[in-house]
Amino acid sequence: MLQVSYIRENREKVLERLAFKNFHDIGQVDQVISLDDRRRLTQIKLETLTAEANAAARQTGDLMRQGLKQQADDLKLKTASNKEEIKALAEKLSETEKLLQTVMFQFPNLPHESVPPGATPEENQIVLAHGVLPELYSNALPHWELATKYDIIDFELGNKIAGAGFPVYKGKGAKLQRALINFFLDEAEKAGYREMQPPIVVNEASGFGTGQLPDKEGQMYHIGLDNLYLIPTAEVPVTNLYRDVILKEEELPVKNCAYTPCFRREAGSYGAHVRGLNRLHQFDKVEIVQVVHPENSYQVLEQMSFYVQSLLQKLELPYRVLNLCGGDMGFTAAKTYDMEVWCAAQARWLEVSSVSNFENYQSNRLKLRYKGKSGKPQLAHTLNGSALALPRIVASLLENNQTETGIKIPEALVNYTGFKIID
RNA sequence: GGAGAGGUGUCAGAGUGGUCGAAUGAGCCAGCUUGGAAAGCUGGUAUACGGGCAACUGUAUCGAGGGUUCGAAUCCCUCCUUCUCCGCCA
Repeated sequence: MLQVSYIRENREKVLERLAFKNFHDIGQVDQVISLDDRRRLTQIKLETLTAEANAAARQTGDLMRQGLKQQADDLKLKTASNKEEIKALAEKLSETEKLLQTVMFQFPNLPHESVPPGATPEENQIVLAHGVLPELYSNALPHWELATKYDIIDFELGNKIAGAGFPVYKGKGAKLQRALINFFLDEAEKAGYREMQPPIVVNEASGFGTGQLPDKEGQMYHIGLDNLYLIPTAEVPVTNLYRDVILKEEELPVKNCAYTPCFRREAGSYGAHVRGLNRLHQFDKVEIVQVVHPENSYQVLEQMSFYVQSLLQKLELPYRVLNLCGGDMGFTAAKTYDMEVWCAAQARWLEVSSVSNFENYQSNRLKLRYKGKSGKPQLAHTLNGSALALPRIVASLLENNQTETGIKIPEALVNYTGFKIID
């Protein structure tokens, strides 16, 4: 969430940056300012009255103690009349605050200066490409056919017991999953991330904390009976560990990683582009999350990008890095790099990681702050990234590494899988 | 799931209707003391939102939300949560 005070003080700049994210509602920006004015006025009135009432109550106590019951009763009568006005003002204040918050929730984060302009994925800036696109033999298959051919992933079986988008991994397919998870966690640990195992359901407050609620409610599976949400990404529980927390400045940066399954409803997306592993309702992912000093956050974003790239290099997958344009970025991000791997049989790039700096957008919602030796608590910056999401990695491994005799496992993974080839 | 007892500041812990943002102790920070350290002494030590150039000051916060009252950490209701016992169980 943006800060009201920032909007007040930088109205023009906010409008200009919002436009970059295809947000053009000037009226809404001005509404924030007028609501905040109203909020302040109401607060001043309310607090003046409350201060009077408090003073009177204290005086009543004094009179009682002195045994002046009559005078105390008189004062009580007087004070009682203020109560209704105080109550009305308190209600008005809380209504105004709620309304202000509702409006504030509708603002996306402001994009960083280095974010390219544009509205569609085609306008994303290709920062770099790495690796050689493999040439496949003539009868090369897309991964969903390879999965069936080698009996390692069963979409039909998942269909039967849960539904579309919930595949069953079998045999070497299951072992490959486990190998990737362990590989990613080990690498993250080597890079200084502390492994966490959070719950994979979260409460409402956590959904608000990272911005999935109130807007993107339909993307999460909701357990109505207990009012819990299945997490769409480990970002939600791991970032919310720091909700309402004031860290010591020297505790920064906080670097956490977590493996979790992720659940996404993905309502309405069907068709050829979501075949096989391309888009699932349940998938596995290792997430990296950092809480950093605002001065460092863009440097850390680059580090995280390099880290994710190093994983792709170890897996010998051709990839490219995109600097997302304003219009294609997520609602809460200030800057995002997407990593895409080449899937040779489908002949297309698939997103496997998204690394973002949220600046203080999330921490403002979370009330995640840090405090130095002197001075007031300041909002920290948060970042996160997938490192990595499994299904599309598996898809590209299967497609790119297929040979007439089987699918080759990259060297870095062999220690984890225990086999060199799927045949 | 049943019965009971709790949830107070960084921590321990007092406080059962008024002067309580909250005793006391510990911790932490600064100063004094010391050759240096320990001990000792002195002072400081929450957050948010307002007002004020500032010094400073108002309001709110004792798990969360409501209620009673002139006045609530203290009384009442709901929820969350912790512990103990019983039941069930990976």
